[in-house]
Amino acid sequence: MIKHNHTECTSAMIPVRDALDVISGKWKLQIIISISSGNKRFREIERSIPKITSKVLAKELKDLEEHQLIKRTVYDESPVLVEYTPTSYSDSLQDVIAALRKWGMNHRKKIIGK
Amino acid sequence: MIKHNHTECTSAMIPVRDALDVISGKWKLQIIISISSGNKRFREIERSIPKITSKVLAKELKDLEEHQLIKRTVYDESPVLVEYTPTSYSDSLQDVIAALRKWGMNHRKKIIGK
DNA sequence: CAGAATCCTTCGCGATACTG
DNA sequence: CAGTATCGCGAAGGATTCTG
Repeated sequence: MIKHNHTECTSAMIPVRDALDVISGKWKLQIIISISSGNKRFREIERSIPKITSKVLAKELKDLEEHQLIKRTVYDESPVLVEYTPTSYSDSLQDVIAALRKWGMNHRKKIIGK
Repeated sequence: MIKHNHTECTSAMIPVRDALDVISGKWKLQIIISISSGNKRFREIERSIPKITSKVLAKELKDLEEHQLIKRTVYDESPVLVEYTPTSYSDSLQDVIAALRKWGMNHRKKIIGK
């Protein structure tokens, strides 16, 4: 049985779409990288990501928590203390991040190199 | 010398940002996948990607060509024939695509599985 | 400190129709 | 076939201020 390419490639696209639906956008991966490298507090994360605003960060953190890509813990002290930590699920993104990083470094070299 | 995490992780973020600047968005990777799996003609690519419109496809193809991620060739026949083909540079994205695909498949399993 | 509230601008993207 | 033209919405994102 013969398969047509434009049918066949759909099955390759769907999981990529699924992944992009969750992690695409300007900030999500950067936030995961920041938290994965040890930043826990809201302002700490905010300062670690150039140009992000508190509004956007708050919204993205909410999204990521819903997708179980980070964990939010409130310590009921005064003043209130909130910590964001990675989850095992966000660890599973390391391959994606590594691939993007590698490609990005190469891309930068290509752009600058000419 | 001691390094702070929120300083250190910046260097990890920049290449990821670079990569996302080029390939993020709803359609770019899907288009590359389509062309990489053999679709060459405008309408062929359009049909292979559910829900994309000709306007958006035209714009994205232009972007991708500027970044040398695809090649546009015009055969001067009548009616005019245009072909889009992958470049060696777009081939370098296969690792990224593979990582995203793998993660997306796993994510779908996780979502459906509960 | 950890956000929420408000206002505003830009942009991605869709729908529809049209051209050489 | 390979696009372009026009219109427009809704969401993303920015700037600033405010609160417990």
